[in-house]
Amino acid sequence: MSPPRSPGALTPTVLREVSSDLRLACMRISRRVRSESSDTLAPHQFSVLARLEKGALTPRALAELECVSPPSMTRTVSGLVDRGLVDRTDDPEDGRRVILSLTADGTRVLREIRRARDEWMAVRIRRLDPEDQAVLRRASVVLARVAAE
Amino acid sequence: MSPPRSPGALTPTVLREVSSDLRLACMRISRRVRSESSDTLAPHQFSVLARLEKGALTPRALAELECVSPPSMTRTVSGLVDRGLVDRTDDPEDGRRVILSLTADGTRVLREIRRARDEWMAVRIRRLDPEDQAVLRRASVVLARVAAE
DNA sequence: TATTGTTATACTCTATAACTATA
DNA sequence: TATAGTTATAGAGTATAACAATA
Repeated sequence: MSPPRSPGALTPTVLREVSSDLRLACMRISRRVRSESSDTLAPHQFSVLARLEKGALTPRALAELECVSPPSMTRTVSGLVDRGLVDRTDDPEDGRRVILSLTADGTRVLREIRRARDEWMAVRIRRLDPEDQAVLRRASVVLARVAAE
Repeated sequence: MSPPRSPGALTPTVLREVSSDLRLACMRISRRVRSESSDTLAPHQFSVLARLEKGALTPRALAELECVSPPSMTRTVSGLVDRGLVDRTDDPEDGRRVILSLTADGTRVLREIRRARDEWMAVRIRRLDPEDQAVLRRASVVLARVAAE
């Protein structure tokens, strides 16, 4: 029995080919963006800052979100506090807890890294001819959906 | 003066939006492929195996290609040799040199990792409607070109 | 004397286990 | 007694400096 496939959908062979090409392209672009847009933060530091951007969190919550042990998070956060990118304050309602939040500098660093990364991509899309640009414009919507699932 | 832009090309505003969405989608997909396709190798190990797949290399050449110090490469290679994925033999023409190559097991591991990663992507593309699949089919060609530039 | 590869040593990020302070 | 966070310690990965063997 062959798998169900709506009329007009990719054949199994083409599906395999497209999946492989697309997967490889995403991973290569991702690697090049990271290595060529001169990030000032290590990946785990960037990731923590991005979490805090959506709202203040405790070290424990951050550790769970980032799939890392509490002691590792203590260390990562300490580095960010030392650099003035994260603020650490005691929870007034529970003396055991600590509340972590982004500083203005943290917000600025995050924005600058994103700007540089987006620029890397924009430079390359600007070089394409209008037809290819249109293809990527439509693909960006579909890929964003795939990435978010 | 505004930048040169061929007729039909994306406006600066749309270009920024598409670049940002596409860049983020690529990075998210890349991260999820790495974390959800249960790789049996660390990224630096996979990378070394993929280099050796194209042909045997010396430790020094590998270190340069991977932008890593020779002692680090010694360590990485030792781990792969211990796992039976890489073969280390003396160069018969130059007693100082060592020649590293993939074993049959190394080839098999590499192929299995790629298969699992491609499958992650294929599962998600299969779920899309035919129109979105067609968009990604065309985009895969353009993105592969961008990634390879 | 220059080059290849490895060993010695140190720094970072990760982890688990033990400890302190608070609920 | 349970929980939040940190400190103690150890295991990978990275690096630079020093060393052995060969050209």
